Amino acid sequence: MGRFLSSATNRIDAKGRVSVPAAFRSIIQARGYGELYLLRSLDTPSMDVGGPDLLDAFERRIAEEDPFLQTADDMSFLYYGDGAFLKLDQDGRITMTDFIREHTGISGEVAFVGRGHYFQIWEPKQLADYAAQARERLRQLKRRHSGSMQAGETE
Amino acid sequence: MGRFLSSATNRIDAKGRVSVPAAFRSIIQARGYGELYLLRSLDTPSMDVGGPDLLDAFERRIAEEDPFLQTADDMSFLYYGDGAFLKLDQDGRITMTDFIREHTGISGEVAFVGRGHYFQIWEPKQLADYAAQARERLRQLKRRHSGSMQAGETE
DNA sequence: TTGACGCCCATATCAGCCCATGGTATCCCT
DNA sequence: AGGGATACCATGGGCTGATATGGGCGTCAA
Repeated sequence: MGRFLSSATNRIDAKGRVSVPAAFRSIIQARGYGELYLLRSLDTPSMDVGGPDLLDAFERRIAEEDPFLQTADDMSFLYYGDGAFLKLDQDGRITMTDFIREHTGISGEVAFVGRGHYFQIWEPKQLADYAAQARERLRQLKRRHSGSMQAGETE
Repeated sequence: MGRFLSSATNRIDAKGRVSVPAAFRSIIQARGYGELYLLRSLDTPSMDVGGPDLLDAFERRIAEEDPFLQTADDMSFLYYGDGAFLKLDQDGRITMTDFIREHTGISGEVAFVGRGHYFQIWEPKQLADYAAQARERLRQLKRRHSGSMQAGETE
């Protein structure tokens, strides 16, 4: 089954709309997602967007937490409280609400990033920064494993 | 099964296209790759290009990690977000997107380098520099091991 | 009334499809 | 072995449909 993969940044028009990349749209359709769920990412200034299975994933994650700790309650609160439905207009665009803008810092352009079974929405510069950090972390990790792992030698 | 071997440098045309070397194309076809998976290399200014099995390998690798830890998240972030699908046009060419150019510095010409079950894309000059460094590293290593290296292991 | 939103249409750019050309290596025939 | 024909390959360019983006207009609700 097709995965959300690759990234692209599109421009917001005067009415606050952005085109969802065509590649993503076709995956949305192929997976039969009638409507999309949009959530604040828990630890980055981005939004997670996906189908119903995105909810399942978050519930699994919450279940991992000890139900007697505050964390689980916080997660569930944020998750369900801040979630929203998202619908594409008939040209495949979505509207950037204030809710999205506040959490992400998005103003003029939107970066879409595939994450496999879901995708994310970022402010382009924040994305670049975060990507650089993530790359650095993996590079460190690789070095710690004595540099034996090359791209394509993953097994 | 055929391996990606040897290297070649081709020119980018006015529309941003480059021919994938015929030798590589025939391997792509022999392996039945409908589309290619392309990833920004972690520590060199190059792209890794392989078939869907390359992506499968990455997914297996991600699955080994604890899904709630940072490492797993970083991996999926880079393998999906820093990757893209690539398809050959029917003349066996690919388009050099900004996504590729930014990471590699490619502008006018592209160097293709076979790496066994995948191949790489480089800016020719960067490749030359990197190759020189790699040779130097091997030479050092050889000296340290006092001549235990056999002919043909250098390039 | 005013502003947000959905629906529709216009357009420029780009990616993909098809065909043409020139160069080079290979094969074949004499 | 010479020489020409042939096949393959990298490259260039025209054309067309898809995609991202911009804008008009009516509707509904505050």
